[in-house]
Amino acid sequence: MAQKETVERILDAAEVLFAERGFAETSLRTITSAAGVNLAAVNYHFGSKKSLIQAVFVRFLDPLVDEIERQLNQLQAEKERLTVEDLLQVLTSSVYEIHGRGSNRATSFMRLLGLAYTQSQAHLRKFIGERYGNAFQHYASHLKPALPGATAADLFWHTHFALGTAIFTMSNFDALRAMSENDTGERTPVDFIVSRLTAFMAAGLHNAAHE
Amino acid sequence: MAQKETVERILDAAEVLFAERGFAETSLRTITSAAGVNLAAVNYHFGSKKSLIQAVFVRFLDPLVDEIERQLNQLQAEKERLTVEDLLQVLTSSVYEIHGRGSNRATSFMRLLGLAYTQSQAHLRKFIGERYGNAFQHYASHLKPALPGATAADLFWHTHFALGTAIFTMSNFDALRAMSENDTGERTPVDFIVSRLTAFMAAGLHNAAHE
DNA sequence: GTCTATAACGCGATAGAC
DNA sequence: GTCTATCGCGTTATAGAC
Repeated sequence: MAQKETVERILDAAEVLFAERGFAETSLRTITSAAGVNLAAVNYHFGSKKSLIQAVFVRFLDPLVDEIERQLNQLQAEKERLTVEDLLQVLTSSVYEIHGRGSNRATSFMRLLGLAYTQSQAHLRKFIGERYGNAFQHYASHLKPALPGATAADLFWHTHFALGTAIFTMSNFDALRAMSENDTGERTPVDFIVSRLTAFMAAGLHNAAHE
Repeated sequence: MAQKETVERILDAAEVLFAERGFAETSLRTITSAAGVNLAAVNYHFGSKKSLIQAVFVRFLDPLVDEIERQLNQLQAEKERLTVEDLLQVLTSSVYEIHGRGSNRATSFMRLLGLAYTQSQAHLRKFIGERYGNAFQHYASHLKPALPGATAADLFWHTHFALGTAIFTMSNFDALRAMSENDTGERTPVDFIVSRLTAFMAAGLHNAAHE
């Protein structure tokens, strides 16, 4: 019980701090002092900083991929062929379902996902690829029938274009919203941004089938 | 002459190494030893690591924004209203014009631009915003007449969606191409990716005007 | 203008007491 | 399981010789 509490406190603090600053820029000293635990606790419970980083990802990715899988199966039971819009909807509603609509954790999560791609943490990309590669392949396999004209190369590239759009937007979410507020004088609601984002991605993806 | 050579050697090495590993992960020791100069030379010529990072960006952004400006003016002399496709074409051909078609420097450049957004270097984003903000605004101002139905908020968000798509793709260019080669067994030509990318962005941007 | 040598510091990790 | 104390290393930056 005391153990579990310490582990959870470390994960909570690490998740927020990593999302704010990145991995290399967040020291174990910062994490442990924010969590109110001893510096040695991270190495005791997780073994290393790398393992801690991986544990942060497991804690939010495991439930998320389960939820995505669940929604995919449910939707497939209702209709035989899923549309691009269906598939994008599954992603957003899964994130909402797991982390709560508009919560800080949802944006933290997207920012971490962005960092996983862009920061040089080879161990992390390897780990994520090994643990979640199958789930990603399964999700991507639904895109093929949804975009009938597309070749395999089209699918690969357009999928990653869309992934990039989402990851970039979400991982710079706060900075972009601040810029937008500065430009237009209005604070854009999260739902507006998400719906525009998915529309942008859907338009780009559909473009794959038309060439 | 000896000085200029040292400065250039440092910039050359730093540009490549930053693009490969990121800023925090590249030490001055690595840069100076790759450049074949003394460790102290960076602090002597640039003052600090932060200033070196900024100098790397200035060296390739200054000529690029000049070239973009030149092409914009030239195109505007030929036709009164520029299309979205025109504007995207200006970007890609400017990069090609400055750094050479398919050169390593062009991909280095995009990767660095991606890092500028995603790595936590607040000083760099501030510096870029101050030095190139006007040029960005000028370029973006051409988008408004190209997308007649869009509101100011539409424009802001769709522009940054497209920017994100490009930055994410280019900054992960090598990794994505390796994945694609692994998937399909073929090495995708750069031109194919760039043309698909711009088509994806154009489709997403046009979508802004239709809602 | 460029070098060597080193200061001053923060980092991850661990040994050993409790 | 948690603590203190510390090791060993890598970092940026600088002082001073040449």
